Amino acid sequence: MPPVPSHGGQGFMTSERYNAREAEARWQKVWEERGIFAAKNDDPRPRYYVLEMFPYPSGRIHMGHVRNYTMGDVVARYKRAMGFNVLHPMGWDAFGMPAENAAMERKVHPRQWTYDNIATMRSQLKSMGLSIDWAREFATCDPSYYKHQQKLFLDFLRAGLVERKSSKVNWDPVDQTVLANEQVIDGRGWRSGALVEQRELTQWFFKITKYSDELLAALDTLERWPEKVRLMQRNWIGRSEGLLIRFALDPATTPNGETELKIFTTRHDTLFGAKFMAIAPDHPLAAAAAAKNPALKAFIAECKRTGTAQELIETAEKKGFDTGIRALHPFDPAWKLPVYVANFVLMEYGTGAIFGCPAHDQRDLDFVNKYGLGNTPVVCPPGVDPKDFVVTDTAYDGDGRMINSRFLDGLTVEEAKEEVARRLESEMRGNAPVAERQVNFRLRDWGISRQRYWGCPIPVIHCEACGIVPVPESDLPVLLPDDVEFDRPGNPLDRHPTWKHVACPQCGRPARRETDTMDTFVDSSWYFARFTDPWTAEAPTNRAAADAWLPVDQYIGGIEHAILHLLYARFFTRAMKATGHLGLDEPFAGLFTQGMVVHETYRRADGGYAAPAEVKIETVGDTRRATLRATGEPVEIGPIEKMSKSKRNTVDPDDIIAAYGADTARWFMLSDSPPERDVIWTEEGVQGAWRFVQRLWRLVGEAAQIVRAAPAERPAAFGEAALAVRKAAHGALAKVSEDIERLRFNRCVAHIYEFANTLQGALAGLGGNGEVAPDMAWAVREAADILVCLFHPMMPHLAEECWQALGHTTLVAEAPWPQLEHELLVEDTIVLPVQINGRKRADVTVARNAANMEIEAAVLALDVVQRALGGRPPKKVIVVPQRIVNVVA
RNA sequence: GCGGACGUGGCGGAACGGUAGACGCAACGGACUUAAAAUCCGUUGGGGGUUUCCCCGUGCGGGUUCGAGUCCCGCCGUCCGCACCA
Repeated sequence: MPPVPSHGGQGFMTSERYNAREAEARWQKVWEERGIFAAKNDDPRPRYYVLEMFPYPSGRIHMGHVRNYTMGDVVARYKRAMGFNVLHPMGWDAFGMPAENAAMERKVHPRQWTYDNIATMRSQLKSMGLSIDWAREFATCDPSYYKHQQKLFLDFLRAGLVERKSSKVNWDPVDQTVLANEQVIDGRGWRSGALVEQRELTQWFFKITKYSDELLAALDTLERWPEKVRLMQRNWIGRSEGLLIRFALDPATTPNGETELKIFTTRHDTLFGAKFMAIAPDHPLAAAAAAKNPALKAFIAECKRTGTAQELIETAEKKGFDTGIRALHPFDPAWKLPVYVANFVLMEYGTGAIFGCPAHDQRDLDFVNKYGLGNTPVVCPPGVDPKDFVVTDTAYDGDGRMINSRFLDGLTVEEAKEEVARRLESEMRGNAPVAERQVNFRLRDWGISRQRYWGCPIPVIHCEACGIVPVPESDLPVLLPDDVEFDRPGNPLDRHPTWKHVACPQCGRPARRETDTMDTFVDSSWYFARFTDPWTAEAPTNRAAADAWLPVDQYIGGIEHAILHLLYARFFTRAMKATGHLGLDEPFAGLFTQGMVVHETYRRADGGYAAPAEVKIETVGDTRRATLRATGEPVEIGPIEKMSKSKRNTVDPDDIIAAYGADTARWFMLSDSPPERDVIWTEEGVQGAWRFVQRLWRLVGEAAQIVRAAPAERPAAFGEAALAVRKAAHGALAKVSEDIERLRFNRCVAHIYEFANTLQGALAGLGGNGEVAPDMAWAVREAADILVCLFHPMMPHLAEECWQALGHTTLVAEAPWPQLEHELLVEDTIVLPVQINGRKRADVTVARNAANMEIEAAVLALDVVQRALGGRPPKKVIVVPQRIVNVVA
């Protein structure tokens, strides 16, 4: 390891400005040469794995990245100082559509475009001074990564975790591609603008629903996850307990003599309030009935049309069509219920069929009110006389006692559910019980097929004779071909002249490759595991390394990934455990979701947006005015919004780093706003941060003068002034440590400001000329060292520069976190606020361990208290030890 | 519609049920300077007394408590997530 270079012995220059540009590049080089951020898998110290969500290589980093990676870096540097062997890696989520769009628009190959972007963004990230182990870097589009993903796919396939099935997709007929829901805007493709069709396509699925219950239950164990994210996942999984009931159909009324209809319900208690049955427009029974009924056929077609447009779904009226089919009530065969096709019943949930109880379900009530089917209340709210209880336009979905329900009358909702379930599950029709208890989930299997080029090829071969044949592992990876054209819509893999034609690995006859590639969410579902040993060539993971590093101790990223990415990664971890690649269930022990970076918007008179760099802001009194720099034309200051190209309110990290340095950008990203909330980027704020950088540099320079006179040995005693400096230093140390642990970076920033202010005041008090007493010099050295250590995780380059100025020959990046001396935080006397009737009126200074009686006596002796009492004894005196005294007059 | 979070000075925000407004930004006054920038020292929730004093104040209305920004109930507003889930 090369020695730490000294900066030409110029450590004590206080008059010079800190040159961030020059110093940052210099220290980055030192860190890199000494390789101090490389995590060693065989390091015996306790481990800490901190990970920020890896970026998509879109071209350039943005302020959101700066915020995200700064937070992770603070944690990484702090944990390193605390003696942990820290893993802090970086990689690239490199497959995906934008690369293909670029190929279409700019005739550049997706691979070229992607790796060029990675090169740019890597150098941008490096200019931030992040303490990343770059030796572990990889991109998900590297064959050396996706090879293992294909292996995982094959192992999942063998383990029964992969399935091929038909499902409805959004199909763009112009681009000839499948669209995700969010790519369908107002029923049209986001790129082509063509009306999107619903198509049935055979696709590959990961069977995430196999783990529905487990993924839900384990949320309770994720104590270091935000409650909000756990709740979102809980709702997404959407578990509901209910009853599957087989309703008998009157065969005389069914199109092909069908005899039963299966429905799922969670309100079987309300069975005696049933007024109708409803099935989804794409239910098989609906299709059968429509075959003989043109009007019904037209109605179903209409339902499917309104299917995609978001606006219409939201406002859609409940509509139905009577099929003429009649179902028999399970408790009374003489009671016939009409079967409707209804637009609000979803084929994807439950069985695609329901029974309608209008009195206790709002949708059902809207429906019967439209078709005049009436309602019968069967649950009576507490405290209401059943005789008086009627339902008109508002369904009652609360608790109560059963009424109008024959043998259920008088039971509670819960008891009635139990009774209905008990009776129907013991009653046999044909060879099966009439009903069975069932748990249903909203969660659906994860469709991973994408008809695109720039993704991980799905390693299977379709053979006429053998069917689906996995690609033999010795043939992995299935590489993407390089010679592809993007001049036409559709999947380039599918129309490639040779790529898909292969011999069947089983029978040797001509067969064809699967041309679908995997959803890019697959790529990001296991990258954190690969980072633990990215060099292992023979398997996706090295179990020893993965077991040692995982779970990730602290994962940091945007809230936008609260559901899909995190749920998929949780599923993947379980699937990898089931196939022997990992040994745990939950990949992320701690999760933190940071807020966005937002900025004011500026609108020109012509309605267009102006960029912050083009705008000059002036403040006159309390009003701010904005004008265009170029023309002086006034611009309107608009709302503060997420930085986006369309609003032109972005600030380029490169510009900021060039003008102020990475430390200033990092510091500002952490100041002011709590990390989970949005942070407003302002020019004034950045300048404030920059001024503080300069102030710290001057302050440390001043301290360095005194440090030279400090004795090596710790003095036996400290005078009052020196002790005050020590107390301030250790007070700041305690607070900053605690706040970094809890990721409250904005408070760390405030504590560091406060401590710097105190130290600055103390140094000013020394006058600068004469001799500084040894005890003070020693205290100043200790305080300056602590100060530099405290801001090091946030402003690492400045910290190295200051560390050297203070005479150290080591790197602060390798220095241990300062040792806290608790006894300095304990005062001999404390100042207690004194309240009279709950209002603060005075202070009283007492010994730290004064008895409550002594404190009470001291308080009652105070003039203000005497005056307030007016000679009467106090009603009560409350003494809260160490906190406050309240006198009730 | 359902679920959740939030609401504190001119602004971003601090505040285990215990001194509301830490810290920063902006603004204002002063020092230094030929001048400006930078820096340094003050002031800065509102109102009144005008020194060491009082009143009001955390979206609104109630409540619990010796004491509420914090806990409870009801409104109002903002933001986010899900969306006909049977």
